[in-house]
Amino acid sequence: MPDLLDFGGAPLMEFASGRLRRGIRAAATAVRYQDGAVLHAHGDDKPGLSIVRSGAVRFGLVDADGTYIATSLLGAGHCFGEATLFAGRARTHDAVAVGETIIEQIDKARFDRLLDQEPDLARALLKATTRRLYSALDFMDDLRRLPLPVRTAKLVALMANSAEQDGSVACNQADLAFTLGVSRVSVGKALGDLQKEGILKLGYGKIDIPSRARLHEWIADRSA
Amino acid sequence: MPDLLDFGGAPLMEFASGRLRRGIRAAATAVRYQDGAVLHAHGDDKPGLSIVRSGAVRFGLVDADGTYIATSLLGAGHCFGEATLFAGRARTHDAVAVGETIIEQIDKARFDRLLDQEPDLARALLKATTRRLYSALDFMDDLRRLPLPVRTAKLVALMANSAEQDGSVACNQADLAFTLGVSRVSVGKALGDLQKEGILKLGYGKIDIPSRARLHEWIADRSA
DNA sequence: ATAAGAATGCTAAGAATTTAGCATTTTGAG
DNA sequence: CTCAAAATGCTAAATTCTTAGCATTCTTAT
Repeated sequence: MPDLLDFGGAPLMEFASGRLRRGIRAAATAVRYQDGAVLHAHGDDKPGLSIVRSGAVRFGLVDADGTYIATSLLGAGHCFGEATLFAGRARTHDAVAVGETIIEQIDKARFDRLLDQEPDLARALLKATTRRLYSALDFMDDLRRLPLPVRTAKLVALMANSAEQDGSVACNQADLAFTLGVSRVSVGKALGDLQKEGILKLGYGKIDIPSRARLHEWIADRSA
Repeated sequence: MPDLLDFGGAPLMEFASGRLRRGIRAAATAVRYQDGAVLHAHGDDKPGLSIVRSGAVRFGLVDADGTYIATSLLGAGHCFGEATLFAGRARTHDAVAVGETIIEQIDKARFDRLLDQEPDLARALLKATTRRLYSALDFMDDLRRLPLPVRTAKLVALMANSAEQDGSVACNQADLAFTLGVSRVSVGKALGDLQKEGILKLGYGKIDIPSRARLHEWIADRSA
C-alpha cells in the first residue's frame, strides 16, 4: 500500500545521534502488535511519543458513513504522537499496524524528562516535524492545483523511489485510488491516460516505468 | 481575506517566555514592508527564521497558467522559514505583506547560536510547528471528506472567531472561493444552501450568523 | 489443468465543479 | 443625488468524478 505523507521520508531516528538513540531506547517500552492490530483510535487520550522500530503503522479516519480515509503510513524510524505532547490534542487518527510491528512507547512523564536531558531530541523532532509539515503543504497544493493524472504520476514516481524492483512499482489500482482519495474508476482512467502518453505501462498488480527520467520530466512540465 | 492554516492560531511567540522573547529580539533585525511588498518568492534561497511582529504575510503559489493558490496567512507572533533551516529547502511559497508589516529576521548563523543558548526556543518552535502540522492534516481530511457546503460553513465559523463584529463576518464570496480553492459559483451555491438551511444570512460583503451555536451544531452533525 | 480469487477494463447515469458571460443589486465617492 | 465600481445572482455548456455493476484477464493454490 503506497504511502502519502511519508514522502521523501524524514524519520525521526535518522536525525538522531547514537547517544540520542540510546537515550530513546532506554526511556521507551517496546510493544509488539500483530498485523491489523489497533494501536489507538481517534479520540483516545494517552499522551506520549511513539516510534516505529519495525513494521509500519497506517493512519486514517472512519467517518459517519463508514468510509475510511487514509492519511499516511509511517515506517521504521518514524515517530507519531507529537500532537498529544505539544498540541494537547487527543489522538487525531485511528492507527493500525501493517504487518508485524514493534513500537517504542514513551509516556509523557518520561518524554519530558528525556527532552530536558537530551537537547538533541528537540532538534531531531523539529527536523522531522518541519519536513512533514512542508510535505503536507506541498500535498495540499497539489490536491488543489493539479489534475488527477498529474497527481497520479507523482504518486507513482514517488513509489518508484522506494520500489524494490527498478523500473517497476508493485501496487494495484484500488490501493492507488485509496491513497489518492479518489475512486478506482478515476485512477484507472488517469493511468490509462498516462499509458497513452507512453510514460507508464500498466500490468497486473504492477506498473512499469519505461524511463524514470521521462516520467519526472513529464511531471515537471505540468507542475510548474 | 480569510486565512486557511492559521487555524486556531498557534503563534510561536505565544509559546515563548519573556526571556526567550528578549533573546529573539536581540538576535533579530526588524524589516518593514509596505502593503503588497514581496518578502520572498518561491525558490529563493535565504535560510533564516522570520517572525511577524505586526501586520500579516500571505503565502501562496502562482502556477504555470498564472493561477494563484493561497496557502495561508500568518499574523503577528507567527513565524515562518523553518523549512529553510530544518528541511534544507528553498522558499516553498511566495510571501507578500498584507498591510504595513514588520518582520523580525534572524539569519541562519544567528539562529543556530540562539538555538544553543535558549533551549526553550526549540520547544516553542516544536509547539508551533506541531500544531500547524496537525491543522494541515485536519484540513486535508476535510478537503477529501467533506462536501463543499460543510467546508464553507467551517470556514465561516472559523472566521467568526476572529471577527470584529459579533454575529457577522466581513468577507466577500470571491475571497471565500479563493481561500477554499474553488470557484465563486460553487461557493455561491454552497452559501445559498446554507442560507436555505437558515444557519447563515448573506449580505453584501458580509455574512450574518443568526446563531453561532446553531452553526457549530450543524457543522458537528456533518463532520462526524 | 483448473477453479477460485484478484485485478483490470468498461459502461452508463448522475452529481459536483468549472468556465464564461451577463444582469442585477449595493455601496460609497464625488 | 448620481454614477461607477464592487459584489452578488444566475444561466448554460463542458468537464471531472462518483457509484454501481458486470465482463474479462491474470495469478495462484490445489
